[in-house]
Amino acid sequence: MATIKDVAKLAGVSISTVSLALNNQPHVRAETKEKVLAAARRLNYQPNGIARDLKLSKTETIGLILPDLAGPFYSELIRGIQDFTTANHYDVVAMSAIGERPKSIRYIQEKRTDGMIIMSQQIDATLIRQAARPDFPIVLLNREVSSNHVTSVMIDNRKAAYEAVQLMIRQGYSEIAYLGGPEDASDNRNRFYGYQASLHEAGRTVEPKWCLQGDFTKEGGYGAAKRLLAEGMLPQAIFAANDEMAIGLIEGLQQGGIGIPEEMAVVGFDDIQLASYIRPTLTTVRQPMYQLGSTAAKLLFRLLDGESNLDAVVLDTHLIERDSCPPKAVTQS
Amino acid sequence: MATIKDVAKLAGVSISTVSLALNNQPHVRAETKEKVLAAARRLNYQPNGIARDLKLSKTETIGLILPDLAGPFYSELIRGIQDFTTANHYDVVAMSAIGERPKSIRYIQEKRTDGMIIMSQQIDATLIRQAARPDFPIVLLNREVSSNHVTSVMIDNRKAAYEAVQLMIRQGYSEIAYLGGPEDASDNRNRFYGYQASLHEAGRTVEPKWCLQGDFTKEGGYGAAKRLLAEGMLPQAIFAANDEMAIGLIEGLQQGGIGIPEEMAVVGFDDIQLASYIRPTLTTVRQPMYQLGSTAAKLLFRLLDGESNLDAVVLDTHLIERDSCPPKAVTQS
DNA sequence: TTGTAAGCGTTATCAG
DNA sequence: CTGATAACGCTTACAA
Repeated sequence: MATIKDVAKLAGVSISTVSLALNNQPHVRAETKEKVLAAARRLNYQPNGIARDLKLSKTETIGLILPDLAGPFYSELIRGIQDFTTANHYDVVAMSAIGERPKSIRYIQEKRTDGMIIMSQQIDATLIRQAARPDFPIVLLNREVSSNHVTSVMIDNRKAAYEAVQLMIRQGYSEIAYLGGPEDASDNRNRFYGYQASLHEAGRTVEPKWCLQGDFTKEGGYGAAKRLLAEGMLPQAIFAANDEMAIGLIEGLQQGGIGIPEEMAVVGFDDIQLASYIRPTLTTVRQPMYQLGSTAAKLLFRLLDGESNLDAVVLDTHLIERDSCPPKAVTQS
Repeated sequence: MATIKDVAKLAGVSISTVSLALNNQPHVRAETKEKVLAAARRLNYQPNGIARDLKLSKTETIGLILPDLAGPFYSELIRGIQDFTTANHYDVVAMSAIGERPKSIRYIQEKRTDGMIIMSQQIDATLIRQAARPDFPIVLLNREVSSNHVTSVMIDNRKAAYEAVQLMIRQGYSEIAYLGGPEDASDNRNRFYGYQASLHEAGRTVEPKWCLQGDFTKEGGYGAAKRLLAEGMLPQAIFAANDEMAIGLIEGLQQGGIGIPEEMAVVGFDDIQLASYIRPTLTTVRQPMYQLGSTAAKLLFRLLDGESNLDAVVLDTHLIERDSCPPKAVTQS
């Protein structure tokens, strides 16, 4: 591969002149510049970005770590980030945090980007705290880690869940179950607290038998449905901590001959694309994904500009009422 | 940020010793190593990946360029790539090729990764040819560019479309329309050729009025439906060049009061997740996404190992029959 | 076993 | 306006 040296040699000038010419610095004679450009073209010269990054100690790219790098769920998020970063002449590279010890942590440890936006509970908080510095700020999505150069943008999971369950109560359901994600996921925990608060406010209590365990996957929801069916005891409604589980749950229940929503209402969380396609269409909580992304990018640039100790930003969610949680029909049971 | 120099100073050794110790090279006295490790820990030292990459002229990461970085469509593809690269201790970073002059081209020009897998028609062929070198091979997905260090993995779009339309004919439909993507997309072109071949074989001809123009988006399909409705002339069946358009089309038609599939059959292409959720469920062509990814990764590593002039690999597709293209009911029109 | 020094490909400072 | 030269942070012969 041709380097700046080769170009200099071919053009018969020094490498510094080549650098000046190629970077459109003033003070280069037009004639010289032309000579350099010609040489570069002839050699198919491409500057080595890595060397450049090392010299300048900046990459003009920001990293994005997602749990999975797939799913329409992230589409808007990425767009929100990209719209903002592109305007600042920055690139975005995405990597996923799948696997036991995600390889993506290499990227957060070794400063291969100028900063990071992380949406993943997998990555260790200590690691994040260690990696974050003035010249390598980190913005967390739906998660908090205290450090000067880390900030977060979140949705109010508790409030969102509270409102969702409130709707279920208002529609006339009693026996409302909670289908949760992994115990240690903070999203899950906060959604559970919201569920709990809503029940308490209505003078009810959380019953262990109505606390179902899932794992944020469709399969998890499906499994929960099967267990419910096997036990033969059904609640009147279920609030699932995410749409994927809600969908698996609905499919499992329907296969078991349970009519949704007549025999059981379901509410989800996230408003993924499928939510409006599954039958019945899913009542769910919409996260402002685009805004989540753009806010994160905005905060990251402020951090990059030297600000620190930024407060976390909390975004509002929006309850989307569809067909899976209609007013409860009065039946003569 | 602490550098290797700082660690050396604190540990009271030379920087080369630090490097040796940190990289678990033999020939370092245990005691010295301990001293170095302690110093590194105290300084919260993180090696600078960029400097390392520059020195070693390799990054152990491969880049992936996708049209959009979103959509469940790519989920399996990415997994296919990742499973393979992870086994080789490589990382994957993804970037999207959206926008007029995608910023991601910077990554392909400046050798910031050891190679690239590109799924995008947006990126200029000349650029690809210029960038590809023995130490920066490129694998193209569903696209071909002739160069020693570029190869492709593709599906046989023509054959897949041919088979899909053959099914439609077999089910008894005559008047079969084609809803295409952008004219210049080679996928689209080849799918059209397959459509054409299938019709010809059945002794029919392609009629201009049944060649609908879309753009691979749901909105495009929706628009086509509206135009069809406005004209008042409907074909018996439509083969859409991708699922998104097919779905938009179905929604548009249904809104116009047309029963699918009774009044019009539809077949799509891709088998995205939604295809099995939309009503009616969509008959479509499944691309072997995982295999597409893993094959691409495999080829890339062979290229990286010094092989060249690799033949393109063509993968088989699979027709998924669902409800949107049943045998045509005999009606007394 | 450890240190010295060269070099990866740039950019930037400073003379000339 | 152009050319030496140092430096970015690291790895690795080679020397000690």
